[in-house]
Amino acid sequence: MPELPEVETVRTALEPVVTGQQIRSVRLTRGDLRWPLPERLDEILTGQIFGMPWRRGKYILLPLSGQQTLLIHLGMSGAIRIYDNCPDSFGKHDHFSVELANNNWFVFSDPRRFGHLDLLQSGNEAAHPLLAAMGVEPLSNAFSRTYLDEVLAGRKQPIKTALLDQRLIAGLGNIYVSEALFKAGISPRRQAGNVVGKRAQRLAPAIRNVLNAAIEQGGTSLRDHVQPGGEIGYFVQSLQVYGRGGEPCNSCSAPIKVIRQGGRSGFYCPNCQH
DNA sequence: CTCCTGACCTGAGTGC
DNA sequence: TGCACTCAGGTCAGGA
Repeated sequence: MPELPEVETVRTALEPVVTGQQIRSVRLTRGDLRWPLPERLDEILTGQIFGMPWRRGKYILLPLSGQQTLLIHLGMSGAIRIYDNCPDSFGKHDHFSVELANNNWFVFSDPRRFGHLDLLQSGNEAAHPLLAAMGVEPLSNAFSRTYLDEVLAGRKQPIKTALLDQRLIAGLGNIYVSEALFKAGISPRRQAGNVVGKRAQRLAPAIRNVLNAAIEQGGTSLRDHVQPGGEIGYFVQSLQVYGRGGEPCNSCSAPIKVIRQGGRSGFYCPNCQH
């Protein structure tokens, strides 16, 4: 489910709820999600106080008073919901729930269990195996035409596949890659190393604009994504190509094409994107 | 290194 | 209704 804008939406919603709050109790229903969870995670967390949540790529990081940081990845189907009181009941896939001293709860549910929870030493985030190789944040100043030129040079894979590689750019997923390539007028099938000149010039701003617009709208709700308060994300109304196979391009009316790359569906306008 | 495939899971939708 | 099959917002491990 969640790409950078959805994760950022979750982080933003968590911030005022958890920051400075002590953990009163933790409800953990299983010892593993994608991987085994830290031993005694519930006991370790109980009593600690949350700092301000931040984000790296598609990961949410929640600093704790005890010098550790809780790392959360939502996988494909993960969602976090915030409640102002103890939920009446817990769903089958509500694997991890936290009760705060202000009586609020947040509940992490993840039907497919591709998500993950881990603990790391605060300050050593960059050394964590899941974060160590991660590329630049596309909304940071380090992300530029120059950076893209550097990491794309010589790559033979399709540009779409390269943009999905978290080691190059952190946080892009299937929706926003398709949307950004449409905005930049670049075919997803073009070799990454052949994205040069005007195309290269358009790509970084296109990525940035698409992400910022999606964050503003609370992300894209297709199936699973809801904001922690229960609101859906409205960027779904702004999608130009993703999920619109066969429908007319909003710009030229040609039918949107569906392709398969790296085992994943992609969408593009064969007339507007080259 | 780079690139590609399969694997991990559940649930929703489709077609017979 | 039921069953078989496909697909889904991610990404890691393993092999060529």
